[in-house]
Amino acid sequence: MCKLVDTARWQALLGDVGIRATTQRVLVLDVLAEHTRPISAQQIHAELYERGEPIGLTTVYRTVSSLAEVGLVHVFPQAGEATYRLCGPARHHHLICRICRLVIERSQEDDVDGFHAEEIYGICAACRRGT
Amino acid sequence: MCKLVDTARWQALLGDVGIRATTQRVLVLDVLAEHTRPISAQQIHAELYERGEPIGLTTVYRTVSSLAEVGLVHVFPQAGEATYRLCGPARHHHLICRICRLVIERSQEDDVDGFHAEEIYGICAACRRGT
DNA sequence: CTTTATGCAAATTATTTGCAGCCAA
DNA sequence: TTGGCTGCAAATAATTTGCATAAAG
Repeated sequence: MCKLVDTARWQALLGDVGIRATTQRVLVLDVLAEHTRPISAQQIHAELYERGEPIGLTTVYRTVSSLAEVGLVHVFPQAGEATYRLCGPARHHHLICRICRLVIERSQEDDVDGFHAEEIYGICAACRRGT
Repeated sequence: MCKLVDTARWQALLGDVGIRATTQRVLVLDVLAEHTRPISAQQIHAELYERGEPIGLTTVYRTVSSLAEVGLVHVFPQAGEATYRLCGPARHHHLICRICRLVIERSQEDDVDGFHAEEIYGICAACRRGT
């Protein structure tokens, strides 16, 4: 598990979904891949900056937007700022812990009284029992 | 079902939760009571304005914040802007339809694999079958 | 080459804060 | 009376847009 940017992998992925594989998009995907929890555009920008890979904040916003559009990332509209997370290709919905921000991807349907659940916010098992 | 401001009722309610029953808070509660779906602070402000009851936008923000703090309203952090809705006193969680914004209050627990659901976003039965 | 993406600066939009005056209890 | 509440103006903060330049296919 190296920490180098896996350029080829992201370029292929971007090609698959039909958008240009630019340097910036690869970098953003790389940062997203390092996180299991959703992160904000500002955070992506900051991490790339620290990494010595300057990128326009505007570009980060436009990139996560594009990535969301083609289904590679999921948007979590938080209070104050939106956060983003890489998404598996399979159809799924999410369980999001409001304490630790853990995201669980679930493939099976969760329905309650005819209501079709897509995003479930709550408290995960670990946080419930006190971490 | 009259449309006049039910001042006494809101004053009592505010007294119960231990905050001052000001003119503005009563007005905000009145607007909230007219809506079954969550509405934004800006919308509350606009409706009071049209109604000829000018109120500072700042006050609206501070009011919904206070009301949320004492448990009278629930905050739904949407993309872009937060929305607010009057809440019943009983312990409950919500099902929120992303299409029609319908909110269903549910008293019984909804848990999935040890995850405790508090807010469930998805599609309501009506919208699923095409309105 | 041609189209699409980038990035800076400026504009928008939602929300918060400072502070002086007002009002409910 | 008096501490909490209001509202204006100004400050923040996140996100978007215009436009000229750069890079991908």
